[in-house]
Amino acid sequence: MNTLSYGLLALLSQGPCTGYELMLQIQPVWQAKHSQIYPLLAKMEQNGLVQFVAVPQKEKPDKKVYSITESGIAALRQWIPEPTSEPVKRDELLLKLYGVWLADPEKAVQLFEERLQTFTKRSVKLKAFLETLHKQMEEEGGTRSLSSPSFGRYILLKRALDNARMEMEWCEWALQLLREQGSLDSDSVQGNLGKRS
Amino acid sequence: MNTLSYGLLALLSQGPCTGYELMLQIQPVWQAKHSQIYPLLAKMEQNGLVQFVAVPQKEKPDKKVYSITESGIAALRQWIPEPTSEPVKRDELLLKLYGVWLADPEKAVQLFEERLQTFTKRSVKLKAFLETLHKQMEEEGGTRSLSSPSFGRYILLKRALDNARMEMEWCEWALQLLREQGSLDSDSVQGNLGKRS
DNA sequence: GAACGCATGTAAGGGGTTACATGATTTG
DNA sequence: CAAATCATGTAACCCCTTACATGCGTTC
Repeated sequence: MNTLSYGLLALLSQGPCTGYELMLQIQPVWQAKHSQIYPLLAKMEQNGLVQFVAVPQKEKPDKKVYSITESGIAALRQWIPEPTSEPVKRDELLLKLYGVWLADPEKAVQLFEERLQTFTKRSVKLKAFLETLHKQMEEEGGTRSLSSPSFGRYILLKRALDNARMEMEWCEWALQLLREQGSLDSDSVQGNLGKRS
Repeated sequence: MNTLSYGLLALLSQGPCTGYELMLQIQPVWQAKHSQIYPLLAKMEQNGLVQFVAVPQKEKPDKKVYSITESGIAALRQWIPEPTSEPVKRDELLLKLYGVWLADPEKAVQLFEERLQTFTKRSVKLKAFLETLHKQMEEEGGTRSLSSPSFGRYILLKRALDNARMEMEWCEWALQLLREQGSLDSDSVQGNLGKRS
């Protein structure tokens, strides 16, 4: 039982899911491919943490709808208060920034613009999701309550949006810095190319 | 040559470093242990991308001070404009939030308070670092310029601080939500424990 | 008609963590 | 006096990515 397994249990605690759906839902928090999830689910099923019902589909392979078992819930409850490891982040763009000073300045601009675009798109999607969830929760009666399975989804979505906004602002800030430079010494560019101390 | 190797090259483009120093410096952007970095540096040395000078130390094993070679710089320049893969994030806390609704509500509070503390500490350190860098750059003459090796460090630090602040605000927001709940229905707690639909 | 989404699985290989090994100096 | 920091390295193992494999329906 590794972290990802517990994460799958946590998602399943909110309701039955197929492996494919789990793979999609876990992406924002923990990147994992289907090739990692399917074998894990099979193992967890053998250990009695989850169970599945095969749902036949017309002209397609069976869909396996997984749900958490009582012993799965027990395992999940025991995991939550255990010491939580710190988040892991690996960002190629940030690595490139250490070396960008000896590259073409317009390459630096491109780097930031690309990232700005990805996160602009992401924030649009997230906003839409958040609104949908809001309406859902209002229909479900009460306000955002801890005891509701939607609670986790809600604060996670909010966080994702906050993060996307931060990312965008940071890109815009950096681009402004770069453009100031570019206009100030437009021909010192050649001077820095190909030289190193 | 994988991403981490290029990252090490990027760091070395800013000046000579020991493997140990590289390991420390790369942490905020790309978590890697010394056991991964030392063998990589050895390979890169064999491929002529970096070179090292052994500096003897009293009563300690030799310190290897690495520096980037001309062919290392060429490789670095070629890497920067290549397509950049999206950041990877794995956060155990966020996984736990999906399952927290069936656990003790005070466990949820603990989860957020722990994270808030870690990022409060981190932000204090980052602020100090940023001020040091600011002074350094003022002494070095010009304003924050792209052509300075410090440029990458500067925008990276700024970003790390932004991120820490966002993380803190999010924790405080979530804690407020949780405390509202706790005071509103202090005995619905038992009602939700041990039950599932 | 090529590409994407749904839907499941396996295999190989590279990337990353944990543990083993050593040893002096400094800090709490 | 124990723990952390500096400093390097190896080995085993697990985690994760990439690629292979299949097949239908829908969208551009």
